[in-house]
Amino acid sequence: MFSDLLRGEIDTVLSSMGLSGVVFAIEHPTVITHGDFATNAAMVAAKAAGKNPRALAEEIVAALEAKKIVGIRTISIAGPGFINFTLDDSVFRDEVLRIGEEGMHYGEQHSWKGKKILVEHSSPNLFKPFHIGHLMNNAVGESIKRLAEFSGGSVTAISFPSDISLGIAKAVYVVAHDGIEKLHACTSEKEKLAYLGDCYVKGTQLYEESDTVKEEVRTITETLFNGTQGEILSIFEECKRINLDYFVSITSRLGSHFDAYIFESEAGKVGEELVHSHMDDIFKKSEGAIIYEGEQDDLHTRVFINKDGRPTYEAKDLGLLSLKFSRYEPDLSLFITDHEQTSHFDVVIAAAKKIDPVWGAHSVHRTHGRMTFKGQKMSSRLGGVPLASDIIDTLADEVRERAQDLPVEDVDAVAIGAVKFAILRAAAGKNINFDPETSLSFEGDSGPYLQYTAVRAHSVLRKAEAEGYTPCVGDCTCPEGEAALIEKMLARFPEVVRLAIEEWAPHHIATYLLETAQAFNGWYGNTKILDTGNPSIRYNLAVTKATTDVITRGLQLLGIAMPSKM
RNA sequence: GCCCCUGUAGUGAAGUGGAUAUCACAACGGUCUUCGAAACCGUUAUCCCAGGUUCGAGUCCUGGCGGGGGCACCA
Repeated sequence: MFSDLLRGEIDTVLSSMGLSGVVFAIEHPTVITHGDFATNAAMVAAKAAGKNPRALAEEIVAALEAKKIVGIRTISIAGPGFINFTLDDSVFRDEVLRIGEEGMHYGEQHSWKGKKILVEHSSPNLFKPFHIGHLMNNAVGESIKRLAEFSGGSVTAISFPSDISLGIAKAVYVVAHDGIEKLHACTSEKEKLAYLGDCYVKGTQLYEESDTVKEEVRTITETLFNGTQGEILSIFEECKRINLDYFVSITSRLGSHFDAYIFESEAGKVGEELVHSHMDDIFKKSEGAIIYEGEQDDLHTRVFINKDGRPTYEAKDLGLLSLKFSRYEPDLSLFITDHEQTSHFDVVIAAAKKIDPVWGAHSVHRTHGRMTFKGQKMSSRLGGVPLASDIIDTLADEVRERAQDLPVEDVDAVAIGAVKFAILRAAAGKNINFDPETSLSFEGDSGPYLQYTAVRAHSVLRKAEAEGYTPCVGDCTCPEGEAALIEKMLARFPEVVRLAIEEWAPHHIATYLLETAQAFNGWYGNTKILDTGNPSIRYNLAVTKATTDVITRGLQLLGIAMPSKM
């Protein structure tokens, strides 16, 4: 990356002036006429040097100019002491050609090369419908997983399905009470899922209303936790199977694949044992329960084993952590949940560190916000929460209206691209106000906008090829004038990817892709690419090709597929 | 009450301590007999308040005010 080269050169110059260890920035000026790169090095170092920033800047510039760095056209000083660099157009043009050569590999990083990365995301409650909240987790999680792969790491994706809880026992109670025949009478998978969803809601209601139900649910909970063979367990297993199959099908429709599952039931057992084996040093009894006193870490107390002797979510997550590290020995363990669980995990990690410091040191928690609906927080227990499949289907209908006769996979690519992009374009961790009218747009800052840009560019390339013109490789006749914004934007892809990986923040990619698509569309608007009289026609095709490559790769990193047409 | 997150055009969002704060939607006005108008070009409008640190603050610190979340046996 040119910015790294520049950083190295500036560093050397500063050191030679006796100013080593200066932390300076290299950035793209907001106004492109200022140059391609700018540094604040002179301003930052001014104090230590005992000089005024502009005077120091002049010395630095003189030293840099003496080096005659290849690729730099002009160096200038501006404002309070910025040093601006304008690059030779050839730098950008070489980069465009490099993209042509590297294609989907362009921008690949090596920061985690040779390291094992474990990513856990999209963990469902197997007895609750897969709703819009899961969609958010999946969008963020899948993108982080792909960023991890692009960082050079060897990645394992897992999910942590919840298959044991009081809520599940309530649902099983209703299924058993209705009779398993009712489930079997459902003719389609969809019907079965809807029925099981209803059971979950109904179970919660009945449990609140009646003491006898409470008693029966209690027995069922016992059975499930102990794994006692019998009718209840087989009903449970069947329901779990149906829900898990659905989870696999919906997440694969969304573009996710999981290498393995760790179920809450197994994590619960492991966690329970861990807590019991660290009773005196880490955990303690209190009011019949077993707790971890988070106050010692400036956190708060959490219950790990409840007074019935069963592991709570805390112990389950502790067990999960233990299983993750014993099975996969990751150098980095990323997990994604919604942000309401932040303080829960702070406590779990604090306790886990005392068992094994590596568990804490190698774990990174990334969060996403909640979907709010007209300002109201959505809860699946209250019903009325949009299901993931409903949202996708509604959008798919709209896609079909805009473009008839699209293959199913293209319809899905656009519909799912719209939802995922709406989620990923904002920094994760903040709530997203979901307004069906505007949130899932096909225009403006949207997934389909990016897809459209690439598809249209691709269509130009096809037409050019039919007329015997292909993007040039290596030996090119480049245009006379200055490099266009699009050419400059393309070259930024690697640094954006690096930032996204450093922060595990997909939205940097999203923002960049929008800017790049805008730059391309602006260029497209006033450039006749297929101008056979233009000597640089094949270079212009290379720019077009590089744009489709970068957008396609960027969308892939966001977990969004590219339709063949739209 | 304590702790964490958060406050940027009418709306939804970007913005590694830097120069003239960016993008979209909405509104208004243009551009398809021409490589795909899900596009392009143009106009209007913004950093919650008060202190502080700094050569420089939307960004860091302190204190308010508003929003969200967490705080003992749900996940």
